[in-house]
Amino acid sequence: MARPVQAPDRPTLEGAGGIFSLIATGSAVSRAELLAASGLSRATVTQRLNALLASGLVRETEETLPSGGRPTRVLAINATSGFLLVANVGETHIHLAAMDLTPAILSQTTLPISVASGPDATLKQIGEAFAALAAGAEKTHGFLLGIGLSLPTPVDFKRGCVVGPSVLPGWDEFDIIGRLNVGFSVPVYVENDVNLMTICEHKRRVPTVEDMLFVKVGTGIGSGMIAGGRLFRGAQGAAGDIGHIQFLSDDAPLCRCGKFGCVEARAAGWAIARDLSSRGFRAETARDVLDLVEQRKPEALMLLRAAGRTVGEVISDVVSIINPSLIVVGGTLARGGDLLLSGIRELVYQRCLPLATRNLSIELSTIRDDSALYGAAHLMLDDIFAPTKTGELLARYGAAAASTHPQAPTRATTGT
Amino acid sequence: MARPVQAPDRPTLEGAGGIFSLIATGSAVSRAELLAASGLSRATVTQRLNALLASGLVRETEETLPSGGRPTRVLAINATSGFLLVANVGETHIHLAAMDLTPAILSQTTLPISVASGPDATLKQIGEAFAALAAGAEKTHGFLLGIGLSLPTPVDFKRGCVVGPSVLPGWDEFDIIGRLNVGFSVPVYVENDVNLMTICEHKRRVPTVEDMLFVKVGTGIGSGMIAGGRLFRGAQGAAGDIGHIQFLSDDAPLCRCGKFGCVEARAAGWAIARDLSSRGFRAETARDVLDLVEQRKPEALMLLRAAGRTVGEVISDVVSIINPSLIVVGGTLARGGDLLLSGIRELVYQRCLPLATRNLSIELSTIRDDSALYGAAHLMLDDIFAPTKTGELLARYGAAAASTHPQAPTRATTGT
DNA sequence: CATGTTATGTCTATCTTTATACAAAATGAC
DNA sequence: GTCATTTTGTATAAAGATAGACATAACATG
Repeated sequence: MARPVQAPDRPTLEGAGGIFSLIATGSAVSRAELLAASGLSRATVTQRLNALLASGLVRETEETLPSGGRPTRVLAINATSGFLLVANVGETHIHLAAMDLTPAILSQTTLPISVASGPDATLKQIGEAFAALAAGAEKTHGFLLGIGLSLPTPVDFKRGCVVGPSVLPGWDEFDIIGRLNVGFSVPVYVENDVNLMTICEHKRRVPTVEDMLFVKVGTGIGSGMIAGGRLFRGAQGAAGDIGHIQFLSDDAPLCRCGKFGCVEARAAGWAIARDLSSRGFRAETARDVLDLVEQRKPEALMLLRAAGRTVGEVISDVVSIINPSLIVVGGTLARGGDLLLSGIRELVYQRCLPLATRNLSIELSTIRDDSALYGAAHLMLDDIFAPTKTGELLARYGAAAASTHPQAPTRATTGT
Repeated sequence: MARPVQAPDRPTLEGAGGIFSLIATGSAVSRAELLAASGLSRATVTQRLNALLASGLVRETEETLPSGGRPTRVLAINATSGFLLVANVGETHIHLAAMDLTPAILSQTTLPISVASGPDATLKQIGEAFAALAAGAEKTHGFLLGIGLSLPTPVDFKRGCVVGPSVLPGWDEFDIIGRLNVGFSVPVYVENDVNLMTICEHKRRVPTVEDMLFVKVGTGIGSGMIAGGRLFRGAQGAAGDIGHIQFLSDDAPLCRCGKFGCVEARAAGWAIARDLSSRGFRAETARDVLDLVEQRKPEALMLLRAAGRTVGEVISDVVSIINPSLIVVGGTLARGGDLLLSGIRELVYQRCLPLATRNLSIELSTIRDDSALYGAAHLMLDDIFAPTKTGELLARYGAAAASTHPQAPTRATTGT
């Protein structure tokens, strides 16, 4: 009955997933908290934590929290024990980065994109840039743990593909995961950019808020929702698509979607640029509009404020429907200061029932160009470090740790 | 070190919560499925299941599922091992029932309600009626497990109280749970009636649908949402409040909320009744409108169809925002056949992007007057039988079972 | 009625986890 | 410096859970 006993003295990583997940998600920062949060016994927690510390995945920070007695030693995921590759595909450029587990950007590149070149060529470009970034990151940050792709279109997150026609011709239903897995054998996550900005906003600024709405007002208009603390995607991943809600009127302008009176056609960057152009200004994108606003041109200020009221009209509908406790307004036009915001506030407080606005705050985003990248990283880390999934992850690290010993070669345990 | 060993031969219910929950929620119907779903070993499952069977909480049905070999014995919660008390407070009547764990109605009563009498008097009435129902149910159905209250107003489910002014004067912030706990020491659940109808519709008809919308078109208009398989309540429990979304126009009618142009003021039962009255018909409630529709009065038919288009306008907004895969239309006016539905469909398919309507179906509710009661029962059972909560429940049953033996008295292990 | 097939109960040695107690460590308050 | 206080590690016996083999049960099929 001699079974091949494997390294009986080395503590095993098996079963440490729960502990690891608690640390990774920030649910527990100290051993004492781990005890309480995991429900396991002191001895078990100590044993598993030691395995994690030995593997290098978790480290003890220098930071301590005063507690009246012996201070708490703060535990944290070792940010250098792995890295992620993320890419944000925009309409003109692709922003790529390698990120550690903080998450923070380790290195980044920008590629020009020819929208017309289609998914296959574009993903090839991305794959090559990823390979270069990975080569640098691997030297100091161990394994590649996942790949994230941010796209400016509706995405079916579960299947990992674009759904419906969009600004990216040829991407509809294209097998992105399959294409990227050719070069990398790690999980690939694909998500809509506004959803990722929503996650970034939520995770980094107001992680305790349960129900919030993020509205992006840029060249186009879109939104993302956190419902019950989690991103809400809807049946096809099209939830939050508020840009093409219609308000009919006699002068309803034609939208780029082919309908009349959409919110976008009234208040998006391209619509304001259109109106400014007809008044003799030179404007095409949201950026141009913002420039004119910053020059304090009265027409631009007026149109931005009016756009705020239009967006406020839709947002008031959204507030009635999902009853958030926080609305964050971001995107290029949100940098125009409080003009957009005041228009939004005006309509929301006018239209919604007091119950819904009683505890509602409406704020400007702390804008960052790379919020989609951070959002993607958070999304990935949450999934990679989910309690049910840490098993295979730790198996990989365990295998790697073993291979540093003069032992059997390792093999990835993940399927497909 | 002699510790008081308690009945070493009798299997313990401790730890059986997970098993019980799997059976109660229908996640596993046989021993084989329990094995797979729980991840526990065969011996452990057998032991715990035996404890549950011995306690009478779970029973083996006569039903078997063919499997090619020895057929699967189907397990089920013993519907007679406990009961619930539920009450649906309407604007004119209160419908009360004792329900078993199927859930099915065991016995029921109806009380008239004087809206003006306030929460204290009304809850006293309800408490007395509950006591009578409980007396009957206790003879055959063991313990009372929980109390559910359905109210026609926005409710903060977590705190268990009405929020905001409503058709029930004096109920705002009233401590309902505290009041009902005077007579009964079981968990009390308070929820909005439309949310409960949504749960009923979801659980009984389409339990696998992840994202759906239920719209009630009766004397008023409201909606409930299932997002990611769970009821979505929003920050204050006011999610789904679509009745007072405004559509401005020159002839915007005055709403009972004080604003102009609300959906309710255009399409609710009371609004149609108002329009019919001005055309010489005698109508006041949704019921009256339905009568005229069933008499095929052209004016009533026309107005109902127009109402459908108005409701369709809001619903199209909701579809853009939350992207459900199913919309169920219920309420009194939904009994008017396809008239309302066709108006809704017309607008939704006209207004929404193809992506959102591609897999969307819009159906009539299988109407039942008591769907709020059933919804309340499902809501309660899901919570009472949640894996984390079955521990104390089983402790109670264990105590009851022990006290029937001539043994040492048992003591509840739960705190407070 | 024999056979194949799947479901279910039970046994045993082995491994995990727990409870509990005790000891050591690291700080602030005095 | 001493003391109270809280965090953290470890040792021990007892309880709990597992794997995996085996036996039995209950049906469909031919």
